[in-house]
Amino acid sequence: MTVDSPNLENLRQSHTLSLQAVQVARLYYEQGLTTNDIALELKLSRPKVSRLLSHARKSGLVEIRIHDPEGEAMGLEARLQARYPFLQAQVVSVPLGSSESVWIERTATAAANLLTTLLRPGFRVGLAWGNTMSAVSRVLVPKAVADVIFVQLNGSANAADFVSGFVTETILRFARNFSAKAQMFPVPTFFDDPVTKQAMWRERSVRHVLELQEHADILMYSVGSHTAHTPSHVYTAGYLSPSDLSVLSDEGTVGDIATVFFRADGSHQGLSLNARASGPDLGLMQRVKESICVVSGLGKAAALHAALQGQLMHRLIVDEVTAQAVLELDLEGV
Amino acid sequence: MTVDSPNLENLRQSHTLSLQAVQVARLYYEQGLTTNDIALELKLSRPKVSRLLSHARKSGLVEIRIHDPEGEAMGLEARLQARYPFLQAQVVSVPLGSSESVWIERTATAAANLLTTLLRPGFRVGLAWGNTMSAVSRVLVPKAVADVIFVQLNGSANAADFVSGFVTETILRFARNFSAKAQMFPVPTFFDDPVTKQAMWRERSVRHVLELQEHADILMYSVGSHTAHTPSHVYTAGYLSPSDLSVLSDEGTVGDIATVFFRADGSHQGLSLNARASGPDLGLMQRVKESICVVSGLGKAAALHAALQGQLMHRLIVDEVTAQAVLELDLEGV
DNA sequence: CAGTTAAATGCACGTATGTTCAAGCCCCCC
DNA sequence: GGGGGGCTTGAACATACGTGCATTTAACTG
Repeated sequence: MTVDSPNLENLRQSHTLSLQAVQVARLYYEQGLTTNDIALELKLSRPKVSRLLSHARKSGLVEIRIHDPEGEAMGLEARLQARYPFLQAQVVSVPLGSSESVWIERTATAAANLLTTLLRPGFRVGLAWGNTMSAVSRVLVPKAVADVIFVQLNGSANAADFVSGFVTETILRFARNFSAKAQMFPVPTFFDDPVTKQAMWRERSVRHVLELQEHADILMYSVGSHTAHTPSHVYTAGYLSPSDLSVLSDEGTVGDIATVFFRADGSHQGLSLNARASGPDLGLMQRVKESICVVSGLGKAAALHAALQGQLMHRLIVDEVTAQAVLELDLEGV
Repeated sequence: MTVDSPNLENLRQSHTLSLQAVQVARLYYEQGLTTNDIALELKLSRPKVSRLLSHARKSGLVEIRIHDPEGEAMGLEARLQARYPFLQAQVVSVPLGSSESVWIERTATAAANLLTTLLRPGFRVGLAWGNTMSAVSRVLVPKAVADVIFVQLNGSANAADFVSGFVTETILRFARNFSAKAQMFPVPTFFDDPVTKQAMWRERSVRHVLELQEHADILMYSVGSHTAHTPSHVYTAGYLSPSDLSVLSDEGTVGDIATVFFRADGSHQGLSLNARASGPDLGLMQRVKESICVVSGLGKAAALHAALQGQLMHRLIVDEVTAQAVLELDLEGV
């Protein structure tokens, strides 16, 4: 690919665009001028100033972060944290009578924001994949952070991803957004034979990925559930045979994180399918410094409740309605 | 000091005020809703939402940062953290060609915001004193936090303070700002005789203060330097005799924290004056959970660089220009 | 060089936002 | 219990902001 002069020209222009945008943003946010004043000062039209401002916000030139006094929380947050003392919860409110797709959108936005806040140079971030993570990837606001690696937590090497690029695209969006590297995990989501998995796990290339996962600074994932309104990919994409699914029921699984299953009490040891799953041991979620669980949708309430019993996260981002449902499950259970 | 009911009431209200403000700010800045939508969703009047938003901005609950591709602030932050992995740095950008007093003002504002964010009910906060801390005290935004104690880190019982009230006033401003208590430290900044210090350190009243310092949840301080443009109080207020000052030079000290001196490599053991100083052992800065060092001004670069070698802080708030200077010192040193 | 397309510009409009002001409320003190 | 001061509240106003649209400008193509 050669760089011809028009492209160079575009590049220069996009630079001056950003420069102008920064200049305008400074005058607007730091000096507190109105768009009109700025237009006069820089001899631009007022609409142009307005457009530069939106550009600055959308492209991450201005970053707006909200410092939550993490001590006292309101309502649902407080109740969640009282019930699960290890947990740092953020409950996102949703409009009355809105659809679950709106909930996901809002929850994803909150999650994207939290990740941007927590991310520091040199961090390794483990990512699961699925509908929720995909939603998060689509609402990220660009910001360059040095030496970050995003590493895929569980395999996706199978037809479903290769046709749609669903998984690959999700993780690449994260990486691109932060000018970071992406480490894919090119193994099957589930192995047919646990022995093959063990063999693969001895391979250098795989061990490299596992190493990155083990030393991750942040993990981000959702919980999966077969009862979700929009069922998790893992249940719909044909990864599992009908007999697998019946085994899941028999063994009392209520959900999964990164395609590793757990029971209603949050335990995951001894579940037969996990020996064939490509996701990490769920103890990892406790070992790492930050593990962010993003959950939205009433159908996921039971799975989330189970994950909470198992302390499978440090932080939780959940929509109001689902949070309510989880707390009610708590009352029933006791 | 008794706590009467109106104070308690104010406390509760200021809490819910901030909590609501955060909630509103989230919906406004993260989710991009209009003030009207927010008013409907939270059942508030629209003007109230608007007021909550301004409150959130003024009180530093929302922080708006501008990532200037030209301006160094972001890059400097990354470089500082790469060079000093233990450090969490915040570099505040300053307008081109502005004076050092503007740098201090901005840096102090960032420090005040950080303190507000980190402060939780029940915390003990150790405070040094000096020009920088005074600047921070003047830009605090009021917020009531329950059961907080501010404790003075090093003595100030001498003529200079009693006339001007400089030190007392600084610490009282912190305390008043958060509806907290202030624990003064009524001993000389420097003892003439180390034996007197040791004797005083056995006194119950002094031990109480030392106890509070040792179990502080947060420390905040700057670094002092005799080369600073606005020299630190300790060097100008006549605390030290000319012979003391020459001893400082001979022993290779380059700066101080809370009137405890350290060398260019960050070490502080064995410096003769420290045996007479009222400030805490600098190991305390590492032992506590949070220690915030606030530095602004080119003259302090050398002292800050030394303090960084000794890992004498967990967090650093520094202006762009000084940060630049510190990193350059690094290059020279190698 | 003219034709076509795409992007950028500024006007004008409708909406969003901040602020003023009068009324209401609570607390305190007389 | 009856005012009075301080603070909070929401209606109404004035200003600021974002965006569709028609027009110009620029760029690429045949």
